[in-house]
Amino acid sequence: MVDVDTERTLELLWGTGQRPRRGPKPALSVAKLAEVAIGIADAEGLDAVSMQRVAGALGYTTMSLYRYVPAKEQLIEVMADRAAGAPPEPGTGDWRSEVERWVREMWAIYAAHPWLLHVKLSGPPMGPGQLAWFDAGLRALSGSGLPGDEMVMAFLFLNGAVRELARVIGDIARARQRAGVTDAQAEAGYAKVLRDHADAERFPTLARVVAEGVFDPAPAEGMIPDLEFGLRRLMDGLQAYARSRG
Amino acid sequence: MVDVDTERTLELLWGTGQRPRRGPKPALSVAKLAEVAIGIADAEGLDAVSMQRVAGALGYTTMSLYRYVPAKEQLIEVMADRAAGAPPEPGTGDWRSEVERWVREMWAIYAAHPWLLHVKLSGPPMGPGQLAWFDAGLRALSGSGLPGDEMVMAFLFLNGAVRELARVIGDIARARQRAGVTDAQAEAGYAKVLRDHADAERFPTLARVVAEGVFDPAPAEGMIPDLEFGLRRLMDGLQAYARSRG
DNA sequence: ACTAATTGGTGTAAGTGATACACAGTTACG
DNA sequence: CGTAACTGTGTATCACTTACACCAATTAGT
Repeated sequence: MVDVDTERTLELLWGTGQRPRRGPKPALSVAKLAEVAIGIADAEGLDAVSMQRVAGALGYTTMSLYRYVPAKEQLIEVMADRAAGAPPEPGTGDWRSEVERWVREMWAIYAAHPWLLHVKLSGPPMGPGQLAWFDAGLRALSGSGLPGDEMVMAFLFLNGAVRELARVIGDIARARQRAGVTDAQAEAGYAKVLRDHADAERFPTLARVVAEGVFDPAPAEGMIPDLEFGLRRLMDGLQAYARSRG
Repeated sequence: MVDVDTERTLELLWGTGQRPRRGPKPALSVAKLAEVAIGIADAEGLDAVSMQRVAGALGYTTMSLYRYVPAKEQLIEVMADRAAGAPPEPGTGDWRSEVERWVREMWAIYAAHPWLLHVKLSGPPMGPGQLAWFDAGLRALSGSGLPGDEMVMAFLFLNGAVRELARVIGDIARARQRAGVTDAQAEAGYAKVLRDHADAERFPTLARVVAEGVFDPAPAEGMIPDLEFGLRRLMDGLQAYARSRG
């Protein structure tokens, strides 16, 4: 059973729901609202997306938007689904490189639309965009030979790591930009904070790692190293597990 | 170098910063504000935490809070650090069970304070609470024999997966509660949505998995299965990698 | 002890945002 | 043609953060 609210949201996401028979032709559309709103969010973040802002950009009054969308929340759900775009087409590589490709492309989406990671979800993925990425991730993982349920579990775990790393790294980088601090300055500052506060009795392992210079400024290249390392180890583990299972 | 804003935030987090020499005795304290605000957030979510709400609960006017905290954002940073609480003491098990313990306890914290996962971070972890959990996670991982930098990378990856899974699962569960829907009803509803929209041409792998019944309602027990499976595979991979390195 | 400098708490007000509601104009169907 | 259904507008309400000016309390320095 699907409740009324979900029904309405599904209509907005999939563009189903019949056209009204009478009355003036609508000048706008949910797609148009979402498009403009995505532009604002890309440029200035999700907080800059207000109903007045979107309406103003379209040349209409704030309240006119409520003829297309029951509330701001639904507009944002539609934005999120559309901004996700199309996942990569199936490639020809082995499953590990397919998974890496999925991660890279997902990462690129989050770089283009950082606000995607700040949308509060009210349910599991249901829109065409979300489902397409879900499918593509499962497709890449399916080469590993895992059964369906474990494939889904592996997907959720990996997806979680990608999303949270993208969020953290993106948020911090943007906060630095706003503060007008270079990456090197910020990293040097953080290294100093850690040296000042991470004393060896209270935080022994952290202190050891700090002393090793792990947090000293270093140029990052390629995919984010933290993500790449974890991803490779996870795939190692998945591979060994699948093999041991026949 | 650490900028002024960060300096101020560090003072609030660590409780450094000298007492004012003149003027009336403060009736409140940052700790008191944070305590009350955490209570509100636990009960009603982060959005329910407004300066008026906190001030009202304390029996003071809204503006009085600004004598203790430069802005709401800083209050929330202090809340987040204090709500994290103390990480588990070092245990006696092997490193894998220590890591699992860290994950379980972290998970429990997020269950007790779901709003922690909605705090927008403006920088890397700097408060005593955050650093303690960081240290504890590294300590657990240190038994694997990985070098410091790879330990940190593994930590960030794992931490990301835990946080995002906790966020997604918690958010969805809470949305269901608000809507007055049981888990079984909601899962059945989602299974229906997937069967309706995940057609086999457009989303082949997803459709296959749906057909297998992976999304049909099933009782969950113990730690969240998705998290446990991914965690085990990741640790498998880390272990094999560490062994192959010496 | 006296005075001036500080600091704490209050009251008021400005600015922003979501959205309920009633209304005026528009279109299709009977 | 009349009526029901629909679109966009104007107005108003409510909640939120925070700037600013003020008075009372407290203490450093004399």
